[in-house]
Amino acid sequence: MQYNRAVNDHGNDHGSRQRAVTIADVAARAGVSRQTVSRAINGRGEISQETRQRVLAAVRELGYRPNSIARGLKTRRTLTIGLVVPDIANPFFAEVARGGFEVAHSEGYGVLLCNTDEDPAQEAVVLQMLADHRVDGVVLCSSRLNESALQRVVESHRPLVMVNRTPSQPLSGQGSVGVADRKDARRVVHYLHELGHRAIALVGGTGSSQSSRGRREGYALAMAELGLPPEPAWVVDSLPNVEAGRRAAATVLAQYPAITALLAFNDLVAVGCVQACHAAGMRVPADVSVVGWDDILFAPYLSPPLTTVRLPKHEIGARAMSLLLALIRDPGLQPEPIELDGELIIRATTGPAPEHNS
Amino acid sequence: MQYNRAVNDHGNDHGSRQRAVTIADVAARAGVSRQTVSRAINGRGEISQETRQRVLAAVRELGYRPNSIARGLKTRRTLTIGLVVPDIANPFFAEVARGGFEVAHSEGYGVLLCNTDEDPAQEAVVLQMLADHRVDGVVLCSSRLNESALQRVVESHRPLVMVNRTPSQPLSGQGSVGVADRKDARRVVHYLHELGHRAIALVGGTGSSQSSRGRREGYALAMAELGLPPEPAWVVDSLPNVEAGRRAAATVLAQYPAITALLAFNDLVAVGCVQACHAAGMRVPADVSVVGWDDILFAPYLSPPLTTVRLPKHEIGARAMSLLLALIRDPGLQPEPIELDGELIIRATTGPAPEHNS
DNA sequence: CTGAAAGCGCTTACAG
DNA sequence: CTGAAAGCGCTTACAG
Repeated sequence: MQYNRAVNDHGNDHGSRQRAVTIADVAARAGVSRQTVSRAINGRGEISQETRQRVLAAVRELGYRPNSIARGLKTRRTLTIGLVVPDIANPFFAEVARGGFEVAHSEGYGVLLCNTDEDPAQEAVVLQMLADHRVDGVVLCSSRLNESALQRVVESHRPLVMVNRTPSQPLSGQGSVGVADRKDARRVVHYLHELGHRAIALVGGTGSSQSSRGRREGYALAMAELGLPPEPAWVVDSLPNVEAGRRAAATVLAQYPAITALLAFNDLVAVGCVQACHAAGMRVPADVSVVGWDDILFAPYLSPPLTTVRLPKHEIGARAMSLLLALIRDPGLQPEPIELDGELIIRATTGPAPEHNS
Repeated sequence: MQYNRAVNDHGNDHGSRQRAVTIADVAARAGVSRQTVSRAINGRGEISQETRQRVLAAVRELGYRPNSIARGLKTRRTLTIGLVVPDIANPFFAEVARGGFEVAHSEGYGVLLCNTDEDPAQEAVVLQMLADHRVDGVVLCSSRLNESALQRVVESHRPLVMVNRTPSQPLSGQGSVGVADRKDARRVVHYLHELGHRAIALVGGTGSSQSSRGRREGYALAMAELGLPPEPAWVVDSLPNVEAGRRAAATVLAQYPAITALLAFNDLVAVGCVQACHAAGMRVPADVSVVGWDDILFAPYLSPPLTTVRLPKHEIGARAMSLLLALIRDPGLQPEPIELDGELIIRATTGPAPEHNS
């Protein structure tokens, strides 16, 4: 009876916080040592059927739940994952997060979600916070960090899986899942060209995001293939949200009235583009066609329903999390980068180019 | 030199995971004991200016970050909060979560986000997971748990703040923030009545959600005030998403062609209602008016732009989290329930009732 | 198959 | 003002 500690009662104690029952309470109840309880719970080590049953009964009777903090101190695993996104209010990332949650939760992991607001400084802050919390791994979405800052993160946060950003040099314990930005952008420009569009602008995204760069490359590639003269001013920066997209589109439309098609960085920016067109008295798609990216939940219900590149959002999150969990199990893994394809969904913001090509 | 432990090098060690530097490393470097380091870091206890400086310098040189797991084991605080929502892909909850993140992060807390998919069983699972992770408190949004299950949660998860659900009996260490569902619903019905609508249906929400019940009460109250005969079949259940809203609206519209206005549980359901109208060959708002709830980011850009009750989403999340943090600091608090008002935003899905009232 | 010992990395009284 | 001791609640070798 050396572990004979007072076991707190489990009635309702309104008022004071009740002390949690510990492994020592269970040991006392079952008349065994604490490590025997540990064995029974974790299924590790030899233990007789009979004592296991006795211990498990005590666990049930006391409503014992192992303290994962204490466990983590010893095992160096916290069963928590860090997930960092630029903006959870962007439905794209909400879907990615859902995909990630599902696989993490199904494996018993909790996920610490962090928002960076597209701000590299904030991104560094949350990454540090995740390190302080000793997460078992992190999924980093659309990092805005520059190469050298990212390199430091990568080295100190293994395992780590990046979404929408491929590491410059492959390292063990590290993976990535991305989408075929170049290829998809090229495809969209060709589609617009077939509709008769020649003056096609690319609006939104910032140079600091890899997807943005990839889409610009695909756009430039396609324009070159089609013999369309490169017009640097048609490629315009903006944060990936509605309001920034609206402003960017308004500016480029005012400066270059010849433009008949807007390829937006994502659906939020596309919504801004449509707003800008309407504000300028242009009809969509009669005067200007708009294509978005992501195919968020609301894309079909917008006015007009949005033509967009559908990305497998849920799958992106799920694959990234699965990969991370695999990396946690086997830190030596050097997984191949995963690249997923987009799919052009044609709805009502695109149509034939108007006659008045300049 | 009793704390003279090997300090690991801080160059890049590609390959193996580097051991984190501990308080003992810092102590050795500064030539003091570990508890002196602890004092210097935490600003607790007396310590001379000079040794504090020396310790802090060692901390900087070694890049030491306290292990919050170990710290938490002793202090019983993990600096993490649990935030549970039915569906993070619903922009309403995404905004609430953002508000919560901002205040939590600004106070140095991490937040474990959990999705329940509107499923009470899943809700219980994630709540247990949060308890296992020993979170310092939880913000529980729109709980679908029944009274007795919720009561157990409330007792074992203090401090806790509920959003969109008021506890049946006030307990210390527990708070709530909600919205004026009854009042707002009543207001909307009167608005619709002024437009000439008499046959007004209420679609969506499930009986298990308190906001749903509150909105139904306000609706029933207003109908009674206006002398409109109660028509139980006009109140129809659905999960709070687009597809379920569409189905529910299609059914009620088919059965009761006299209906000229649909009051939707939220904007997602409202989108479904508009879809159902269009599918049935009815124009919005010429034939049927639709009102949503929440005023999500996309409401103005939908087709047509959605009339809706704007809820202070960001504020809801921020207030809930602030309240929780206050409760963590002072567990004896018995805060008053917070109730926030909605605001009717009239856009283009509502208009005068058509002539053909039956 | 089971228990005594040590330790994960901190902090909290308690001495001095 | 500073250090030796104990302990938070677990698990991991190590004996027996």
